[in-house]
Amino acid sequence: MATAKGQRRSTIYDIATSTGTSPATVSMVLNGTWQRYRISEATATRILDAARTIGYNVNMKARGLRLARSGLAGMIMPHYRNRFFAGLSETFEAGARARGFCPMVVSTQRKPETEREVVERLLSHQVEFLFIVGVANPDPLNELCSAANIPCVNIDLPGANAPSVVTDNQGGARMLTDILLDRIAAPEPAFHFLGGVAGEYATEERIVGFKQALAARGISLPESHIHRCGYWPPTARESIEHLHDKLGGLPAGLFINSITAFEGAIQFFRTLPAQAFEGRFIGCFDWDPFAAFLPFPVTMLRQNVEAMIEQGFSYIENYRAGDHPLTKVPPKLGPSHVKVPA
Amino acid sequence: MATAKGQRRSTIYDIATSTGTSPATVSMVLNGTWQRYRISEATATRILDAARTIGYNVNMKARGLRLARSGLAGMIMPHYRNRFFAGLSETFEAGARARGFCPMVVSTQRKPETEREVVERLLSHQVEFLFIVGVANPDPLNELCSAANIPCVNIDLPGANAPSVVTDNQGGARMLTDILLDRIAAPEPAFHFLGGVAGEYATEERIVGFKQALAARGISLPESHIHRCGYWPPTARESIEHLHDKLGGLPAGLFINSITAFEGAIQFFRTLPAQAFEGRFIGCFDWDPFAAFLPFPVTMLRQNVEAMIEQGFSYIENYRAGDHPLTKVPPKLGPSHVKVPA
DNA sequence: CGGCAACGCTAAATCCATTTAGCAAACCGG
DNA sequence: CCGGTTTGCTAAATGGATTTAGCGTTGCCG
Repeated sequence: MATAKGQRRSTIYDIATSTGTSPATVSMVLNGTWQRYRISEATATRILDAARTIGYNVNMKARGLRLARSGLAGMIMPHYRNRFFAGLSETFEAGARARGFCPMVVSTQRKPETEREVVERLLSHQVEFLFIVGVANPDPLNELCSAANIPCVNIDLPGANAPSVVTDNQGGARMLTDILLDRIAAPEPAFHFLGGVAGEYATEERIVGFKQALAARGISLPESHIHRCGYWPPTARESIEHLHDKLGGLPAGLFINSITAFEGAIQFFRTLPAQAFEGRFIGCFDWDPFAAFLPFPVTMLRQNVEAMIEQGFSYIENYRAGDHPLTKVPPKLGPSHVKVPA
Repeated sequence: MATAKGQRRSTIYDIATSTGTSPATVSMVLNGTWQRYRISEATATRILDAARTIGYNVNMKARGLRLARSGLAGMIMPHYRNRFFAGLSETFEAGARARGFCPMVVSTQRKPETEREVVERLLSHQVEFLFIVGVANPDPLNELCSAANIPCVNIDLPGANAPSVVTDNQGGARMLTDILLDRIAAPEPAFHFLGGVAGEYATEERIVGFKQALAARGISLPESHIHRCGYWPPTARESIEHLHDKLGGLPAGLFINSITAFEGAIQFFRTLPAQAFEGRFIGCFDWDPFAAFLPFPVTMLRQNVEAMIEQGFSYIENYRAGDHPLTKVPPKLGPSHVKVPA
């Protein structure tokens, strides 16, 4: 095993020389197309053996250059620190590998400059398509891709300039709110919404769904019950603490807009005694295995990561420039949700 | 903006033609080396302008082929589903970008075949170095790298054939056990260790540290108190449930070997009443923001991801074939740990 | 006004794999 | 034994960027 001498990587020329054949023959044999070119089986095995003992490995740079196919599948995403994003990357990677690509996932920490830089980098490495995940304004990135003639899809946050796949935020929010409503005894309970960013697509959609579910039961919601306190845990903590002080306790129903806001809320919740949660029901539009096991009832929604990625691939595979559909994938109840006894 | 016509990506030849110069000149100008080659400023700006309006982007495949430098930095890791791994990728990516590389992180789900395949793929894309994270047996992968003449480091689990960076498992386990011991009143409390795989480096090291801390206080530990039940949550759950039934309650001190085992344990814990945790102390050799806020005292260790990655880069930068040092990075207490009042 | 240097740029080789066109030898039928 | 086919392989062009060697001009000095 090991390398030849240790300096340069071996090439098809090395194999050609060592087997007394030509680079063309070697290429055909290694690509498995040799039968079509009438290379004798003897030569083929000789070359294959040589390649194996020398530890040959194609140079994708050279191949990609020749074929104008890099074999690279690109994705950018904010970070990996929750199950939703982690699941999206892992599912994307598996899908890319299954389709013969090498996945290239890069996190950009929600910084627009980094997003731009990374997309440019990925394009210069000739990724064959790009998944853009959780980007607030994907338009400039979509623009970059179409300038480079590379198909792309937006995941999680939609854009007008590329096909997009998002969770059915309205429907999901309605479902989650209904579950909370089913559990609550009070005739017209106090309901609050926590987290998210004003004007952001997912936040506003979920608020619409939340309001719809309440309205269907004749509950109208004052604007003051909606707390778009962002995604940063400390501000979410502050926001819920403030609300608690004002109400003199937790609201009967609390809709938390993301796992990150929930992380902040938890920091406050743990300072409360157990009875503070009596008759209170909390729902979260995201899922985490630990958050699901807290000492008070939490209903969590799990976004359907697998379906979202599959839909993304399908958009890429049937790509038509100028056509920018939007798919909404319904979320599911988190695995820890226990049905209310009828 | 947008692309020229839409079909092929533009090249330095296009720019050369459109500006009435040669590809050589264009290359020099775009690389910023034109002053050294006495290109006039007028020509330079002309080319730069053309490049900007056409939306030119280097083809890293071609450049990489010529320069034998791909600009790619590779990493493989099991998955992104916990803060340790997520932190390792994000820190690696930031480090790679800061050094002018494009990071390429791929998850392999702890499957040896996938690990091998992915490493081969990354090598064929000519990554300039490779971080190998959390691989039980990195030897064949290190072998692959050295055959390709690519420097690599092992992170989290060490190997004899490449430099390695791991957490100081023994020291960390000792520290964590000491903290538990400080809190427990009973003179000779029942201590148990849960999780991990028999024979695995990190598991065995942590068990050594755990025993050392107990021995230092005169507590000797029967082998039956060590439960190497793997990392899969369901088996961990089963294991702790079984233990609870046998003891008629939780042990006074419980050392949980990983966040994954903890995830399993939690599923059982939530079925217990609050008083089941009285006088019990739990430590976990890993950190998670939600796990840190459970309704019983948990002390969590946070592995020093930043220091580990930095050390990895330093090994790569001072790479000498045949030299395989091992660095042990001390872990820190998780941010939620509250010091015992003196 | 001849000769040399400085100036501004270009031709061409190179990196490695792929693929088309085609060459030389063996073989076949008549 | 000749023309034609089949067999088995190779030469050479290609893709895009980099870089060395060098070419034609102009400017300057003596």
